[in-house]
Amino acid sequence: MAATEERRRRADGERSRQKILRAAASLATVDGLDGLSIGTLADHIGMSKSGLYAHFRSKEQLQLETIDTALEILTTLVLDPAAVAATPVERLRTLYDRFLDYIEERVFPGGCFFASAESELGMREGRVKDRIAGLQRSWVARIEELVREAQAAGELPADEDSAQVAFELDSYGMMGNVGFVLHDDPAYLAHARAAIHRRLR
Amino acid sequence: MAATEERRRRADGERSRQKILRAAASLATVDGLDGLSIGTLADHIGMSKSGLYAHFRSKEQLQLETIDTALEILTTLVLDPAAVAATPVERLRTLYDRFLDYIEERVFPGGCFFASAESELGMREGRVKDRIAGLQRSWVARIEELVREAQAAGELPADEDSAQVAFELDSYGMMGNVGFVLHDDPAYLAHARAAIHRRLR
DNA sequence: TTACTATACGAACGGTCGTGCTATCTTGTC
DNA sequence: GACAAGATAGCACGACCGTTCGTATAGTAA
Repeated sequence: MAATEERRRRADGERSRQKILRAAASLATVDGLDGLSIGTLADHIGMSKSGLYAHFRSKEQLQLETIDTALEILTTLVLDPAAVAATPVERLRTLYDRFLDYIEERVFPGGCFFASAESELGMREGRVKDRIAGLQRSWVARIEELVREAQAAGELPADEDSAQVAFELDSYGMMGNVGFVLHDDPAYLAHARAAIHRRLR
Repeated sequence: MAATEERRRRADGERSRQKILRAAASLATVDGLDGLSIGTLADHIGMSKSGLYAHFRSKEQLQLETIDTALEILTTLVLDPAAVAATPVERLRTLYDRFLDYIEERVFPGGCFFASAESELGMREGRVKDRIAGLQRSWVARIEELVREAQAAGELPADEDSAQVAFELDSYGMMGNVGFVLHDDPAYLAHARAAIHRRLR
């Protein structure tokens, strides 16, 4: 659909846009995607509320683009590095190693952006929730796919349900994230690493 | 400290109080403990904003008492039934079985009250966050204790780190909850049940 | 029944929310 | 260097936020 014309953008505008969306992704992991206010966000990056708002048609649009930005960050730091590993099970190991690193390095102050969003938006309705739910689905689908590849390659036992294995791996990541953020205690990430590596042995 | 006098309460006031706190606990699993507004809460139970507010000295106080109410519910539905099981490992099994039931039965519309609160308050500060973090700690401590008891009774392998086992059990519960709420799909709870029962075999 | 007070209400406070409109800069193109 | 368009700021709006106040009502103890 080329119905709505793309309007051209200036370089300084694009820079501001990126600054806004990076800050929004960070603040959303602390105050929530909904709890984050445009005024707070504007103050945080030294812009006026209206100047910031002009980049988006609505708060919902800002939220959707914030999700896209967070996904780009996750892709660069976690998904891409995992994709180049040699074997399926090594891709899985690298994926979760990078994932836990990205949490521990406080790429987002409140831990994994998507873990936060999933918990916050669980019972909401609308495009923002649908987008988060969709991304979670495709994350799980990707894990399951890697598990099946590892089984086909003989790296993991073939008699296990790939969906079950994916669920358990994801559980460790989720709990590691929540515990680490809540208690500021890396022990939770260590537990997660141990559980994941044992499951992929 | 008996400095502040307990003021006496009327029966109808206590009834309202309970109604308010039950509704608050439910709504908090949808909108968050912070996102929940007093006006919305008042509308929801057919009270005036000021009439409701008079029961508490501040929103923070309302939040703290809401947490206590949610804990009572969790205790009745999950902790108490587990306490009467015969052996340590049966207490663990019952604990998580009841926990997953309490999620599936939508006791709170947004899943486990405490899972929601932990995710929401991870990076906040103040008494509300401290209370949630403390309760999470004592939950984990209780699980670890049961694991050690089960090990001492020979029901679980004695060479495993009890903290690690507790982490993994809790991971399944947490992920089961988030997935079930986000996708309205009981398959996540089934995965959690399977993982927990296998871990406790 | 009377006296006391917990309970509940409506109205209003200052503040912040998301969202528009308008004017003034700033940038890129010819 | 002129000009169109994008970027940003200022201002204002209606709605809602947590909170306070004064007041009317209703449960309870004497």
